Amino acid sequence: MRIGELAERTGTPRRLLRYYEEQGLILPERCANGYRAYDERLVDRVMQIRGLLDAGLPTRIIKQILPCLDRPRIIHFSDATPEMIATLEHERDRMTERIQSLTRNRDAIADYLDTVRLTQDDPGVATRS
Amino acid sequence: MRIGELAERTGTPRRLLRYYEEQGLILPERCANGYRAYDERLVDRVMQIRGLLDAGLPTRIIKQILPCLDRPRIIHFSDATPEMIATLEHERDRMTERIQSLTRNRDAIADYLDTVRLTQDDPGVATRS
DNA sequence: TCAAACCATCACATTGATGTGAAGGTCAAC
DNA sequence: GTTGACCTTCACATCAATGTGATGGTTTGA
Repeated sequence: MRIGELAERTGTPRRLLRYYEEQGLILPERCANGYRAYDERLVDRVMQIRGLLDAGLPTRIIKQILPCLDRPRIIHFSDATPEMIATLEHERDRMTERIQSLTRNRDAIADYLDTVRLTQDDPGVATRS
Repeated sequence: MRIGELAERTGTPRRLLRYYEEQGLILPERCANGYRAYDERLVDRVMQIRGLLDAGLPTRIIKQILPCLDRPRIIHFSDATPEMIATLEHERDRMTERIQSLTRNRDAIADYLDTVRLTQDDPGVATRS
């Protein structure tokens, strides 16, 4: 598929698909006329990239961890240098911290919303203001 | 406390503390000489701000949700406009999505690491490469 | 064959979160 | 009373992720 279709199917501007390529996150083929040709599987991959970007990971890190997230799981020994392992462990821990922070704060927001909804439904509930 | 101490206690560059103030996230007092005077409670608040920033929320949103995260819980009815509620609900859902994406990918990384460690400890384990 | 809808590269702009440094005021200690 | 460690504001720089538009080639269909 060409860039337009991939853009549409992933909800990603063409500009960004080219940017991800420039950052080494995807490696589309080229047609004879120079058009980029994307494999079907890149739909999922682009979505994954977007998810990771949205989660706050920089492209530099995403590029490193993407090969490890492939399914079916294939261990790429060539990539498993000690530095790589260390990077992954660090990133995993950072992600865990992010998850905890996000969860804490989301729950606080949810609690707030629940309380507001409760007090709006039942004005008798006592709150301090 | 002054900006230097807060910077040290929160691990935050002074530059950013001023930036957060500029963005309306914190409102320090001013001493007679113009120095910023930070309340003790701002230590926690700054940490929370950093956590939210690290979680990918922009200061614009953080500014809106911060009042809702105060403990002890005080419902600020003045802020609870319908638009505000909508914003919070939207942000809560976005945070949930982020958490799911982060969790999925972190688990994938963790699995990868576990597998690598396993195969390194026991070279007999079969993998495709 | 011409127009519309793709595609390409290139390049400059913007935005949000930061870094960095200049130029100068305040204050504590020696 | 001078030095050094604070503080102030201001401004320009950087970086990653994007937006936007110019300029031009390719394909498709009326």
